[in-house]
Amino acid sequence: MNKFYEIYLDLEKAILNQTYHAGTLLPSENDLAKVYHVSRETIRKALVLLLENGYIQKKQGKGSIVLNVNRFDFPVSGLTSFKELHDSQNLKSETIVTKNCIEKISKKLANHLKISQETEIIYVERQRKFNQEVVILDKDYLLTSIIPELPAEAAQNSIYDYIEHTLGLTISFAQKEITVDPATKKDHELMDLNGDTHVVVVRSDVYLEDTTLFQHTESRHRLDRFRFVEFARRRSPM
Amino acid sequence: MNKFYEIYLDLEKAILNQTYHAGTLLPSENDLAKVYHVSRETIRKALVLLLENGYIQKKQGKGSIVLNVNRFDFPVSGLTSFKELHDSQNLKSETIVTKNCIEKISKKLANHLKISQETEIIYVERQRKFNQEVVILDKDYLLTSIIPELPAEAAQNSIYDYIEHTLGLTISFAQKEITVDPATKKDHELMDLNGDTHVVVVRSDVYLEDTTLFQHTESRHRLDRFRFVEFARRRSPM
DNA sequence: GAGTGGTCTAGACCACTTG
DNA sequence: AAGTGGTCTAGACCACTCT
Repeated sequence: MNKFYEIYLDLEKAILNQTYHAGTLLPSENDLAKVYHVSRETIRKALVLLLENGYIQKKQGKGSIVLNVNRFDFPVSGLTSFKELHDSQNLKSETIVTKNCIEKISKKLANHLKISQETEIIYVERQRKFNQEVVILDKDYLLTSIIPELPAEAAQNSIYDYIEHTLGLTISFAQKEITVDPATKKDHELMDLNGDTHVVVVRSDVYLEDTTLFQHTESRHRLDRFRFVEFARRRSPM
Repeated sequence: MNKFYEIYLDLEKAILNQTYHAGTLLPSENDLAKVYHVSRETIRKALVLLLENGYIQKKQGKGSIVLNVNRFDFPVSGLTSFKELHDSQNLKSETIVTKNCIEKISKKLANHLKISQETEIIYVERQRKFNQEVVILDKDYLLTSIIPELPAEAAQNSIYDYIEHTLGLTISFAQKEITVDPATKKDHELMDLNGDTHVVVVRSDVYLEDTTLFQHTESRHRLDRFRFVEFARRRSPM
């Protein structure tokens, strides 16, 4: 394991522990370098991680200020799937797979992804239930050239888990888009919309480590059950 | 100016230029170090920026692959304001300031921000028009302890510009939240909702460099005019 | 085996903050 | 003036990819 990542985890724990209180300063980079017996650049790499994750704020000439971290506000950002998200929240949920079949890609999607209309895909459709209500409808399109088949069990549990652990592929990055679209007939059939006329739609194009596209996802959320939280740093105009 | 940032801009330009084509490899870090007459670590800092901004994908033992950058998809992420966003898109827009006054903070907001109910704030309310229609309603709450007053001109143009350039303060980070809320009476009065029952609400708590909170923002968008795009990297579970 | 990126070091100089 | 973070260096060793 990396030194800088271990140091990051250690400092993160200390901040969550309140060993370092919000509003106070972390020990200086030189001090931390001595404590952990590493060079200052290694400490700095750990601090960059704390910075990016909203744990600290750095100020030249002063130090690293510990921020008030509100860990109830989990970021949906950064490519996390439904399953991982709600497992971490200990919410009671249920998944119903309504479709898991191989078919030819639709014209529209082929155009969007800029790939051949002859492309073969696995189409997976899943209802997500909370408190007996279907509040999310997930549609996944997987390229069979990369994922030849999807066992029922994988669809029921986590597709990402299957891809990463069973197939040994590395998911790397995604382009995401959030919009609010009019609810379709299918939305009304498969979701408990309570008369809502719209749904929040999160679309993602997901890529592997070698930059090949392997999945498109459409996650349709009932309005009152959608929430997106983000920690954002101002782009320094420089 | 930093060396690594200049190199980043140079490489960014070259990628947008298609001097480096999507799918091909950048020169190796050692080669780039020779070309720019800097150390390899400096090159690596520039490449981290390219990586974070979705321009390249790195692979150990192989190189840095240039990605297919879709620059039509501007990210709303990363703390950019209405004015900056739409100026960059060359959209015709109009801003109408409907309120700009000093008042005591509301109980609800004081609780949310965990500050005193006696806090004095500037409340600014603005309609944002596109094609003669009000599609966004912005509400800004500025702490008078940090921003004592807001000239009408600043409210009309950019509050951030006034804060950063006139007052010389440095905006640093924000906690953002996106939800879809039922439209209020005020929404119906001040926006052209065309019968919509809901609006997208983007709430932000904004902080200065020294970690003091100075602003809360509520930006209410008509459903069909809202779009959020993000380039997301998978958290390496490690 | 040669070349790539990933990590780490020990030291240097600078810009900024604070006493 | 002393201490802080910001940048940069030259070199080292490792893990990985490709041929």
